[in-house]
Amino acid sequence: MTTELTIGQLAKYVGVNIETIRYYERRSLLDPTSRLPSGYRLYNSEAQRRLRFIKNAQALGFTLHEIEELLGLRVSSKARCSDVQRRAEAKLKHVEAKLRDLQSLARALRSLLQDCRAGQPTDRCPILKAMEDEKHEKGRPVRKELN
Amino acid sequence: MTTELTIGQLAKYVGVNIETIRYYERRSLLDPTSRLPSGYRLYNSEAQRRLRFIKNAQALGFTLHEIEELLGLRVSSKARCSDVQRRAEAKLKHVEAKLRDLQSLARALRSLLQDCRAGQPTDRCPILKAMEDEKHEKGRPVRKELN
DNA sequence: CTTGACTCCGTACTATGGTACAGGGTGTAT
DNA sequence: ATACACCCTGTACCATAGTACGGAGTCAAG
Repeated sequence: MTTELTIGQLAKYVGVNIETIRYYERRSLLDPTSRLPSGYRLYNSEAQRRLRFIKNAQALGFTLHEIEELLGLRVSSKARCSDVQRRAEAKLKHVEAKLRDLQSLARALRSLLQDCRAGQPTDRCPILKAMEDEKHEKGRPVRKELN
Repeated sequence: MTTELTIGQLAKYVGVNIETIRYYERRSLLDPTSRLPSGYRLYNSEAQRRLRFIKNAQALGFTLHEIEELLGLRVSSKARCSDVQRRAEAKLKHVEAKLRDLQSLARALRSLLQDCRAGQPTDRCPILKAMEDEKHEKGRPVRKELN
């Protein structure tokens, strides 16, 4: 029983629209494992995991383009290993930055809940306080009276 | 020196397009602190932090609608506290789930780098392995021969 | 008192990530 | 052999999140 699913079964199983699967195929993100003589697409469990990965990664804020890159990361030959390594390191930095941000957001929510349970009114938005870093700064506040 | 920035200064400072700031205003996400008699928008540091928060949260996969909800969470009166609490708890669960996923993605990337540095070609994609959970499952693999 | 950079508002356009048909073929059960 | 649910390709449409643009007003400096 080598569970090969048709596109409709895969869609139902993973919880996405059939058209989305075809769309990912157009984007070269998810090819069917094989085709019946009729042209019907068939997907094995590897494809199922790949599709789930795509949906997970999306929920974490990765674009389909980035997901393509993530999925392309693998060590195929020693020759291009340094290249894979460089990209993996970049992705890891990216992911770690997201982790830090999510952690401070989680802290903010927990402290909000704390205040809430204590019946402690917090008037200025407590969520904002959590993420006061300047990481996205692109310049200095030049303040030269409009010009 | 109460650093009040014009829209262009704010845009440059935070690193977003001017039009994006006006768009957020249309979406009621970010109002100017005040206006000059001419109608020019002015933004204080609170607004700057709010804008940065929006960009951060977006990178974490929150939609503008969800960000609106996050920013709206605050304990204003004991009366509706249970409501705030409920929503904050839901958001926290959501954030914690994201954290778990990101952590397993980070683990996957680190193990990929490990293999890479060891010159160990890994043929099956280790990124995929990291996120094999069934969380997005919506049904059983019914497998009833096309019907 | 003009120039140049900035801003205003309104509307239109774009990119990404899907979704929805239309028109036709397939698979199997009855 | 006909029904019915499923699949095919192709193209059109949609929502979200911007981005660009036109025509006009504003500000400070020279």
